[in-house]
Amino acid sequence: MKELDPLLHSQLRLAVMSILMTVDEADFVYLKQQTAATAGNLSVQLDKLTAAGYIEVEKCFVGKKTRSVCRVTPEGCRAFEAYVEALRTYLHL
Amino acid sequence: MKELDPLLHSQLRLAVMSILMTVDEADFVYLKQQTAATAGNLSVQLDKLTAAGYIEVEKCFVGKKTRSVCRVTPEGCRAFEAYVEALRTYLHL
DNA sequence: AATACTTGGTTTATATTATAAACTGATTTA
DNA sequence: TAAATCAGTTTATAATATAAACCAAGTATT
Repeated sequence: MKELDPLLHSQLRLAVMSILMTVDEADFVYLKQQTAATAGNLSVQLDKLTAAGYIEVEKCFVGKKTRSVCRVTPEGCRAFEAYVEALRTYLHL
Repeated sequence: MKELDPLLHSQLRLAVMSILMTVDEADFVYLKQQTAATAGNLSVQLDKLTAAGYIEVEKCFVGKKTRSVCRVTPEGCRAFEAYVEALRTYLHL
């Protein structure tokens, strides 16, 4: 049976990717409130997605506050779509 | 965000449930070959699904060999459908 | 101006999970 | 009768997810 990409088969990472697929960019705070994740968990999962090359995170300042803006990379986009396809075969959808 | 039932959000358990949803009964050997899982892993995951009440396993003899036949329970069926629905909202399908 | 509190995170420790390896007990085959 | 094989189970380990604790900078409070 075809593997489900383990990087995406994780509740929080999937939620994040799914948001980023529809939105073209989103910051840490937004992702945190949308997913209701803790900051620590979100931070870790964003790191993993970044390490995999599925997203990129740009840290900038807005006024005097830091802001981490995330967007999905082309590779992440492909991976997401492949994951959804694989899931379909698992679920017979 | 709505939770993805962690009992189903597991590659192997999901594959098993998905097979059982379409087939009304399947034995250990069949599930093993369809999923390409190791026997140990399959055994553990069947236990968890059983403990959750999502499947039931009947052990019988066929000739002199043991046979474990699995089928999904009504509760398991409901859980599976709820999971699929939850996933749809994650993936915006 | 010192103190406490919030914001936007990161690090680290822990609990849970998945998985394979090792094992068991019965059966067939050489 | 010894060696494979079958149908699983148990157990040890590796990987994962998650929250708690922490940090640095800014903001409000007394």
